[in-house]
Amino acid sequence: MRVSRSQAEENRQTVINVASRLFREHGFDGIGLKDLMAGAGLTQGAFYKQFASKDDLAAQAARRAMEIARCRWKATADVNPQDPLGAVIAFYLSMEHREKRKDGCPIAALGSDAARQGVELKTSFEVGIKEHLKMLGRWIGRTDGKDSRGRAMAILSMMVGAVVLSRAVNDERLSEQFLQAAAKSVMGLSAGDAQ
Amino acid sequence: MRVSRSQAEENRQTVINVASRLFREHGFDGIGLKDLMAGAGLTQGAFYKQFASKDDLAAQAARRAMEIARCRWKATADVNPQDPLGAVIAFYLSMEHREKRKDGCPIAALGSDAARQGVELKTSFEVGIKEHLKMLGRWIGRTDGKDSRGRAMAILSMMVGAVVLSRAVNDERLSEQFLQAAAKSVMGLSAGDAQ
DNA sequence: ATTATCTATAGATCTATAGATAATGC
DNA sequence: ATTATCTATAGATCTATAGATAATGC
Repeated sequence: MRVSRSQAEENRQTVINVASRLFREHGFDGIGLKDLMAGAGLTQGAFYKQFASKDDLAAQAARRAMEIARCRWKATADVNPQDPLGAVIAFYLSMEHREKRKDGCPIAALGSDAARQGVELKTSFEVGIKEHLKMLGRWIGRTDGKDSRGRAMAILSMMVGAVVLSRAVNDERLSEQFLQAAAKSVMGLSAGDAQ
Repeated sequence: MRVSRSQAEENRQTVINVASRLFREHGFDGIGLKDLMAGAGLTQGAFYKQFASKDDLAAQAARRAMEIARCRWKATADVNPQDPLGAVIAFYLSMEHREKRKDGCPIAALGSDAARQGVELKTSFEVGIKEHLKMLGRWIGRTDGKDSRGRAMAILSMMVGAVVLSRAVNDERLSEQFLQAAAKSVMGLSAGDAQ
């Protein structure tokens, strides 16, 4: 029954990866340890050798999700060096992203939930959010250095809010309008012609 | 044990009001029927004479929360007819609102959760969101009629996103910066000088 | 000898239902 | 007679722990 130390570590990583997706799909309170472990091909009994509590896993899963989101932003920007922000906006504010909650931005998928969680989980979010702001700041800094951090915050807020709103309604046309309106306004904001 | 028909209806309304606040505080999955009913001074047994299911109550509670939020926006705008949007922004993007999740905007408090719920609950959100957009459209329409609906969507997205982000982090200074950055950008957007 | 995982279980809680009770409504 | 609420409970699920097992690591 016992597995090698490296296999155990691999299992641990799998649990974190699986949890980062299942939490985004069902919320922190919407899925239990049994199903989270089953997603990694393990039973619930193995959980507490790897994690201190469900909250502990939630914090680590959130950190992982934020890190993967950061990588995706970076990769998208890197293949579009002439317009990194435009490229990120193109996938972030798309209907595809709206529909793929499980693989999408953790801030949009779990932002409201995070407010109700403990310090550790909020730290995971905070670190990831600050990294996202740094990236945005760099991209808009190219056109206008003045208060680029404030603009990055406004842009990130609009992006997250638009996806949250687009997912909170049934009407798909309305969903798409939210995404398009936000995309248009973000481009305006980043161009620097809005105070 | 039985109460009058009007008393029963009053109890029903109390349950909806209590639920609209407790759901915002704990999430739809974060509080049970026993505690929801206890908040209204009743026991769990009385629940199913009044509601078809927990989802049914959630949908009605969301509708109530959205309606109250709409009233608050309208009241705030009415006492500041010279700058209705500025007045709404002043309370919405405040640290006080960030901290009072239970009595604050249901979109910010439960937006991410709504994405995981059924059609009925999303309808409650959708109706409320459309009313919020109408109000915003009227306020910014005064200065610029061109695509006021699109701008209203961008503004609502930024407002919701900023509050969600401000609640997802521990660092209160960062929280405040999100709110202030969003407030500044919204005023710019509504003034019409951003494409 | 140690330990990663398993099965089993404790104890709490969840949604929903059943049947009793006591007051209303006719 | 009807019914709003109560107590009680069914049956499922939740987090966390206990003890068994079998493979690793020394």
